[in-house]
Amino acid sequence: MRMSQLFGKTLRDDPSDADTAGHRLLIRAGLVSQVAAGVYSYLPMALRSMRKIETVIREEMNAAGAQEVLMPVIQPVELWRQSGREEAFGPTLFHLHDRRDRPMVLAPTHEEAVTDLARRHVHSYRDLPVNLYQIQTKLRDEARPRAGLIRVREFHMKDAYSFDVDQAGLDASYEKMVQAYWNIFRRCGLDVVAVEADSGAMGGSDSQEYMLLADTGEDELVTCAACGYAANVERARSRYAPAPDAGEPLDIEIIDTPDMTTIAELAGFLSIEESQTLKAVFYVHDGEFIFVAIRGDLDVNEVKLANALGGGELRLATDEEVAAAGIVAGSASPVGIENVRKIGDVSATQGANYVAGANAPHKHFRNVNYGRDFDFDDVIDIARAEQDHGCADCDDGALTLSRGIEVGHVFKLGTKFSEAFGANYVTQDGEEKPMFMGCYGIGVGRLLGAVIESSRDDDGIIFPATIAPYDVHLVSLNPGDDEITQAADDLYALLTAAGLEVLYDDRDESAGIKFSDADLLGMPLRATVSRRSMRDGRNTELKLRAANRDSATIVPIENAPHQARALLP
RNA sequence: CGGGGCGUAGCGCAGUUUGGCAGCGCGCCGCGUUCGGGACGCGGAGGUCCCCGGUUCAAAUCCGGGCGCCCCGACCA
Repeated sequence: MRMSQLFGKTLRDDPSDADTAGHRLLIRAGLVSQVAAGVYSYLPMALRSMRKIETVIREEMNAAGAQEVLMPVIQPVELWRQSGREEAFGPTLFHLHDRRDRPMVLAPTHEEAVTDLARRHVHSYRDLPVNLYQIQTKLRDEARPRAGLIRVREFHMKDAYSFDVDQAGLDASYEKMVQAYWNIFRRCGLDVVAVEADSGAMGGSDSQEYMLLADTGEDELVTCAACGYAANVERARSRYAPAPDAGEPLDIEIIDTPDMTTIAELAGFLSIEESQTLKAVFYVHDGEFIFVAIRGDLDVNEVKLANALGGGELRLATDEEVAAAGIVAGSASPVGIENVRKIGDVSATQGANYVAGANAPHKHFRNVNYGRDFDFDDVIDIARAEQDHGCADCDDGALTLSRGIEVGHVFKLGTKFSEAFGANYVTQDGEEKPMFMGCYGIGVGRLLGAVIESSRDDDGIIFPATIAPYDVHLVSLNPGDDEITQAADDLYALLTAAGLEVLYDDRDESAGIKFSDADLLGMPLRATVSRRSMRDGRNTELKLRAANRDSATIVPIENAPHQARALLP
């Protein structure tokens, strides 16, 4: 491709409404163009990269035995009522009416459609297992699109769905997809971390997410270098240091704590560790007020809490609701609280002689002990894992907390959808049973966005070779010199003939602009033809994008295709 | 949905406080000089000042209403 013909210009200034580095690069490099919040047009360079990602995905899906289909974006709302997810998705689901006023939705994902498809076409155990996938547009009216391609309202996603006769079959299908996912990310040149994940609104049992580490990522995850344990913070388990040994339970006493309403203030005032205090947090779950107690140095993991409560709506209680429940915010404790559901984190049941609120303004108790002074309706693990907490899976590992972008997610759905849709098959014994399902997603556009967010330097994008729009960025300098231009044209033809994809900067621009654009666009290999490279013969300079500026190697133009292949990963 | 910010040429912005010719830089077009890290000279084109309404002799600027975009939070497959 001659750059003089390429649609899409690079920008010199950062766009004003892009905040993350990756988003700025997407716009400045002319990869995408925004149409509305979370809605983008993809320009030729971005599309080439996405097509390469899709090719890798197709090859791995096909190799794993999955078959490609295409299901509709526009669907009758009845499908979503049947699964109960019209409600679950709420305002995220795009609704519309057709000309006969029938309610339709724009599909945010395709479990409903694929389960409907399976129930129509799969009738016997002989038809199973089967795995169907597609690469299709998804629409989700996200409350807040953000960070360029990371969270958008219209996006391309590969989604695969496996159907099996039983749990063991599902386990095997899931394993195949996990292996395919590793292959996909490895081939795309991405260093992803697989983490245990919460399955959220999808339901089901096992679930894991594939994270690309990036400081601007939306998700937090913990990893253990010692044993390899990795989990989304939403469901991570951890060990934390026990509270300092307080010895045998002492007599409870009440103390004045003027204006001490936070744990930090309280611990500072009393010159004790935060882990020697108990903290109270208040939630409303499906309309019910809930009192939660946890050790003072720990925080409540709301996802864990919500799961322990069996789903439903969970939110922090308002000040009014706290007051209405007769609780003194800032001095609350489980001691003496009645008529409210009390949930305790495991931490609050260990240790002794805690400082806790006295349920009276400016007063706290000393020497509060679980079992003697207070009790809980439920004791569960709802502590948030933190940096430097101990690994729950091994004895000597410490957890590292990082941020990541979720580029893939796999779930074992079980029979949730097949039962809702009557997607049954007949066993060898003539018995009718629901199919066991799994679903497996990769966001194609998000993956591109995540790559650019995580693989870059101050000058621009550094594309992994396998998903770069082009292999080689050929830069021709000295446009007034016919000999140079001829040599660059020849090199362009040679590289192309050798099967390499070449972006040829044939524009009448200065060297500075051309090199800057080459760095900005981030093709893996740059070939320069100029008076300097031609000083001792018809040579070109090859330089990897990831290498520093002065590390070029000079090779004869005739050898360039061979050398380029050797240099490219 | 709560909080904050913004909307003026393709992009980045000034001008709005105190109403009075719509500006600057980059980019774009033409000519010339330059040519290895975002060159220079000369000439030029380009505007629904987000939209609607109001006040005024006069509105980018003041008032009312609306829309859009970004960030933080909530939410999130």
